[in-house]
Amino acid sequence: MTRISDVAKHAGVSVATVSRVLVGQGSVSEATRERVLASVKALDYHPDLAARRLRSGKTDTLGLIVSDIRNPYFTEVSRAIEDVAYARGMRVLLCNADEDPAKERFYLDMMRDENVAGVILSPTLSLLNQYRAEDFSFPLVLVDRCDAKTEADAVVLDNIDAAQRLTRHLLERNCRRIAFFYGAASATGSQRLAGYQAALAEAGLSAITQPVKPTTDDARQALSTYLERHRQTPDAVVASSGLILLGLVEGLRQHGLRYPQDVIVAGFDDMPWTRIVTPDITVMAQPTADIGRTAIELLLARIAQPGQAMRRIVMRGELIVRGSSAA
Amino acid sequence: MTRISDVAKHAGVSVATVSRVLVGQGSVSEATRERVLASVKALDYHPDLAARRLRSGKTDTLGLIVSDIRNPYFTEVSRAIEDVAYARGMRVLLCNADEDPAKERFYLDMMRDENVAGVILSPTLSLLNQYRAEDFSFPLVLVDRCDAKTEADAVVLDNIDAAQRLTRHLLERNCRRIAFFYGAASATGSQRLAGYQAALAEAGLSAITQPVKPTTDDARQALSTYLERHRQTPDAVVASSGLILLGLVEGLRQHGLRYPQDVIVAGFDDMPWTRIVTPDITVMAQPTADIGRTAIELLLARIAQPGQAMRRIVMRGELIVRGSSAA
DNA sequence: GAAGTATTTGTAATCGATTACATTGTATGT
DNA sequence: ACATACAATGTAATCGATTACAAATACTTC
Repeated sequence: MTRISDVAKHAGVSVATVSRVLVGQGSVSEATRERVLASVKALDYHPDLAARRLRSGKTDTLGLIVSDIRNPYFTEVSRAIEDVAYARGMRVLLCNADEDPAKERFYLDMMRDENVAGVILSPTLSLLNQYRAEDFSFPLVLVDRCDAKTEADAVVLDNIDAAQRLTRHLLERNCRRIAFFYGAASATGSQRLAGYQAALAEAGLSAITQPVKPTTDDARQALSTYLERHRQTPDAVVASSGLILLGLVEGLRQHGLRYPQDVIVAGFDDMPWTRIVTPDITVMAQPTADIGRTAIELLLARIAQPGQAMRRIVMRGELIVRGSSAA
Repeated sequence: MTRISDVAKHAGVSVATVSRVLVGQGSVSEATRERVLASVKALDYHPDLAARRLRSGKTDTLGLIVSDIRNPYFTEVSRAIEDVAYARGMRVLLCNADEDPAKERFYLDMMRDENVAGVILSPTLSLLNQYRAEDFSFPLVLVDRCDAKTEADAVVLDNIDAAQRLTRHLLERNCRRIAFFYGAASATGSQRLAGYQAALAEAGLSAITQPVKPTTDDARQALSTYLERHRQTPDAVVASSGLILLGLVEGLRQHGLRYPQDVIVAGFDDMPWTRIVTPDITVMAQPTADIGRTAIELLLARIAQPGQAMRRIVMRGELIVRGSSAA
C-alpha cells in the first residue's frame, strides 16, 4: 500500500501539502499542485478512506434504506438515487428493511456507526409515528412515506389526491361496489385509503376495504377469501400498490374472473407487466425517477445547508387509463 | 459522542480491556466482561467504525456489484445475499454497474478504497475476458457470469444445459424455426446461445439468432424489426433473459400475434408477470435465492480460508412448462 | 511455599490521513 | 526601505480505535 507519505516524498513536499491538494482546502501553488497530482498518478495512490474519515469526521457515503428491494417502485427510485450519487462520486449504502421495524432500527444504527453523510429512508409506520428529528444524528430525507404532521424533509406522492382520482375514474365507469385492497402497514396505504374513501363519500357510496400485507401473495389470498365469503363480486377491485395489484390480478385469474367484463381492476404503480397483460391495466403511475432524483438532491441540499427549513415535496400521480377499466 | 475511554472509565478498566471484550479477542475474566458490557449498554456506546477499520485493517462490509438493479433476477439475488449478511451483522454495499465497464471499474476501485472484506460481482464481458485473480486486492466471487476458462470463485447457472433443455422442449412441440434473442453483452447470453445452438444441431436444424441489448425496449424493437424484415414468422421466439422475454411478449402483442397459436414464446427467468399473462409463459427458472445464498457463503468461506482452491458452483435450471408452449 | 505457567489487565505504539499552528517567502502600500 | 498582509509550505497534534508488549495476578505442581 502506498501512503500519503510516499507521495509526499516522491513529490518532494510535506504530507500536509499533499493532503491539501487532495482535499482541495487551503492554498497550494499551481506548480506544486501539479507535481503532487503527477506523483499521485505515478504511484497510483488512493487515500485510505478509514483514516480520512476518522480524522475529518466526514464521509461521502449516503445511506438508503428501502422497505422492499424486490418492489420495482423502490428499485427504480434507488436507481435514480444511485445515478446522481455516481455522477457526484459518492457511494450509496443500500439496505432493505423488509417492513420490519427491528431491521430498520438495525440499519439506522448502522448508518450512525458508519458515519454516513445522510440517509434516505422509506420509514415503517411504527417509525413514522414516533418520529422526532432530533433522534437522528445525520440528515435524513423520507421518501414514499410521510404524513402532514411529521416535520421532516420528504418526497412523497400526493396519495390522497391520487387515490381519489383513480377512484373517481372508476365511478365514472359506473362502478358502485369498489373494493379497496391496501397495505395497512404503511403510511402510504392509509393515505390512499383516505383518498379512496373521500371519492366514495362524494358519490354517497359506502366503502369496501380490505387491509393486506403489502405482498403479492397476501393480496391474492385476501382477494380469494373475499370472493369466497361474498356472494356478489364487486364491480371493481383496486390495489394501493403495484405488488398488491399483481396479487389481485393473479387472484382474479385463479377464480376465472375476466376483466373488465366480470370486474374492473386498477391500482397504483405503472409496473412493466401492467402493459403486457391482456387487457392491460389502468394504473396511477408514480414518477419514480423524479422522486429518487429529488430525494437525493434534497438530501444533498440539507447536508450543504443544515439550517434550512424542512421541505416536504409532494408529487402528482399520473392516471393511465387502459383496458382493464374500459367502458 | 462517547468514546471507548469513557466506557473504560465507567467500568473501571483500561481501554484495552474494553476493546478485548468488544472484539472478542484475548482473554478477559467473566466478571469484568460483564461489567464492561453493562457500561457499554449504560452509556449506549457504539465503536467508531472508521477508527476500528483504520487500526485493524478489517471490515465487516461486503460489496455487491450487480449489472442492473432493476432486473428482478438481481434484486432477488441481492435480497438473498443481504438476508445472510444481516443475519451475520454484516453490511452490504450495493452498487449498480449498469453493464458499463467504466462504472464497474469505478465501483471496484471504490470497493478497494473502502477496504471491504470481499465482493460479489456479476462481471461485464469485458472484465471477464481480461480477468486475472491477482488484479483484485480482496476476495471476489463472481455470480451469474463466469466461463470455464476463468479461474475464480463463482456461482452460475448451467447455462448451456438450461438453454439446451428449453430449446429441446420447443423442438418437442414441433417448432422448427426457432428464433433466439440473446444478450450479446454478457457471458450468460453467449453461453445460452451455445446451448440453443447445440439443441438445434442435434435436430439438424439451422439457427436464427438475434443479439440484443439486455433491455426490454431493445428486445421489443429487435423483434419488431425482425418481423418486419421477414415474411415468414418463426414457429417460436426464445429470450435469453427475463427482461428480453418481456420485450418479446410486448413485441408480439404490438404486432397482434397471439401465442401459442401464431408463435410459441418462452425464455429464461421465472418472473412474477410470466404467471399472470394469458396464456402464461413457459420459462427456464433460475434458483435465485439459492444462487445468492450460495454466493455469499462462498465468499465468507473464502475470506475465512484464503488459501482454499477456487470453486465454481454450477446450478441447474428448472423448466416450467406453461401455456405459451402448449401443444 | 517456591517455581513455573497461564490468565488477566494495563501502558503505549500504531493505523494513515486531516488540520491547527508556526514559519518562511513574496507582494503591496506608503 | 519598512511594515503589513497574504500566500505557500512544513511540523506535529489529533481522530478513536486495536494490539504488541509488559506487568500483575492467579493457578498448578512438586
